[in-house]
Amino acid sequence: MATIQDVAKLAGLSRTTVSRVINRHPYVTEEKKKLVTKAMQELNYVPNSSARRLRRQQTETIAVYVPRITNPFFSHLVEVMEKEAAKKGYQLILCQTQYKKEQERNFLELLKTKQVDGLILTSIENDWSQFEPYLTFGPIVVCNEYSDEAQVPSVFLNQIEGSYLGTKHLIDRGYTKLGYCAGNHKSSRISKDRKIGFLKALEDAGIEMKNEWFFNKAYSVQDGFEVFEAVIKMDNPPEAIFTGSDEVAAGIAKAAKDAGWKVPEDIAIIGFDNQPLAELMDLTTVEQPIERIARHAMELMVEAIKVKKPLNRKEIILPFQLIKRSST
Amino acid sequence: MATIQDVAKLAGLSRTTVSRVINRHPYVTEEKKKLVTKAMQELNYVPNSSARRLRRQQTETIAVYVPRITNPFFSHLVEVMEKEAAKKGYQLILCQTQYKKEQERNFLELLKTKQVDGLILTSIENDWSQFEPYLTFGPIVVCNEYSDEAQVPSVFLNQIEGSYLGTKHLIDRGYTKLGYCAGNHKSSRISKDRKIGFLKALEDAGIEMKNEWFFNKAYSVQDGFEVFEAVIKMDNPPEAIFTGSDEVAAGIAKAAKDAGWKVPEDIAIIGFDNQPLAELMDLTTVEQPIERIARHAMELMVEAIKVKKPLNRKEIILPFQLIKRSST
DNA sequence: TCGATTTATGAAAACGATTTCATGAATTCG
DNA sequence: CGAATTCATGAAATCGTTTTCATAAATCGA
Repeated sequence: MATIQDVAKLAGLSRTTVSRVINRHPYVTEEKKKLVTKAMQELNYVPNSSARRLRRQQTETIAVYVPRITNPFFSHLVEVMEKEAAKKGYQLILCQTQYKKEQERNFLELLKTKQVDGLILTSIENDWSQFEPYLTFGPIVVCNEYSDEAQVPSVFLNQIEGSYLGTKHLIDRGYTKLGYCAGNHKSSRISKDRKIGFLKALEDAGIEMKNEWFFNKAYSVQDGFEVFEAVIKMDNPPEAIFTGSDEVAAGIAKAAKDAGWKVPEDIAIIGFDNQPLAELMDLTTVEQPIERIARHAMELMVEAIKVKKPLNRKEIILPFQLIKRSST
Repeated sequence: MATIQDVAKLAGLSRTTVSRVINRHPYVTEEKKKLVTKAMQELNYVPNSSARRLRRQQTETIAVYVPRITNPFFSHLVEVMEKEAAKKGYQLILCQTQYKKEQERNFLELLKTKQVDGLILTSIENDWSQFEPYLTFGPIVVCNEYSDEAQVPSVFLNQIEGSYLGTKHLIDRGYTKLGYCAGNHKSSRISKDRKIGFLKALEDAGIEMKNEWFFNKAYSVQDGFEVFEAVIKMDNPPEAIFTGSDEVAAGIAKAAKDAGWKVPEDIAIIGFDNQPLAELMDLTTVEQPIERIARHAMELMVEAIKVKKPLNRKEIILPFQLIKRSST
């Protein structure tokens, strides 16, 4: 491999001048610039990025945390982020936390060991106090998920509004017996807020909720099947179900249809996210503006890297949109 | 940030010894080892990875090329690869080629500039001759896609067999008027082979194919809708359709059902991949063993990096499996 | 017991760039 | 026209490790 030294020698100039040409610094005559360019081509030279990283103390790389990339919500988010990053000259390192605290903490070393310039979190497993100390090593931007303590920019949606919007829609359609599938695990703020919004919509309409209409830990299509299994056994089943994800909604819808139930006549279902699968299954759903979230988050990150210090807390709240289809 | 020098000073030892402790070299007394460990903790020291990369001439990072991460086939592949890579101490850089030759070529610089130790290609846009010269910079492993010229290890499936398997199944079910949706774009070997397998199955059964039953450029659910639009207008429509992806199959199935057709009575459909959506839509499909592909490819890559020279051409061919559901 | 290994440590070179500093030539300005 | 800028270039320091080489002490073997 040719080094900058080789180029300098061939061009009959110093490393400094070659470096100047590479980095488009001023104060290099056209003549020498040509000499350098020619030498670079001749030697098939490319700057070694490890050396450059070391000297510059930056990596042009950003780590993106997702629980699992196969979740279409997150893969869409990552798709857009990678595109934006590439445009701005950054690369993405993919970190799958697998919904595990320890995994998430392990990846934090990337920032500490200067392998990346910053971290974008799309989900949060640990308490914010775990992240806090790492802010001295580089910027962190949160998106989708949010945390009250996090002193960093966050791009997210008001999930209370989102679930309120969806629930209100069910109520407006005349349903009064409403089931609820809680999506997220444990203590996620998202799932808490969604529940708040759901209950608020009920309260505003003066509707009561039965405990047995409440389902926990429903993420997947499979979980949707199981929810329906439970529903079908009830003496007094809900007329409509609010779900935290299109997968669950799709699972319920499919199981219902397989059992000979009609959607929405026998049971109405509303999803969340507006994934491709929602269109396929004709699901009414609450859409999250994934592209905007991803773009905003990436812009904030690149800005933070440029100014070379962590950005302050800042909330960017984007709106939901209700997509009406035939499942409600 | 503390450096190795600081640790050395605090421990009253040389950088060398500290480095030895970090890298678990032999010939360090327990006593000094403790001193070093203590100093490292006290200073909250972590080795700077840029420096280490420069000196070691390796990055512990692998680039994975996919067309788009939102394609469930590829996101599944990447999910498994990331997990395997993390286990072995490697990180993944995600490269989305967007099905574009130029994008793909751009990412090649990662290898040349020593930003990654190797490349795993899951799809190939350019001719192999474009990749060939980069082999001097590091190993390349191909999976899913394949190329006859590529002098590198490849993990793939015999797509001729795959489509033969699916088509044969349709024939065995008694269908004789078979439509075909070509998935991949342009000159992909995969799509060529799939077609060969399809035609071979017809030939072996002595069945004729009509030109109008042949559909090009069908990748998405939307494309599936359009295929059905065309089918419904035909005087002599096919009885069954072979598709190159579950998305297309799902699109056709949905459009057919929406139009009041029965699946499989009015039209049978077979998908490809066995994505979650195939189960949801009850699609018979040809399953590709994604996890095995991903794991094999990653193992080959890590091995190639370890031995520090490109591996020879080598074909690892994995088997398909037919998943029977109610769409055929 | 004496030479040959093995063990333990540190000084300095190397990895390949960028950046600071110094210096001289060319240009501008009052 | 002389002083102050601006332009153009290179030598050397620097980024933070790992690795080579040298050296000395401890252990081994016959």
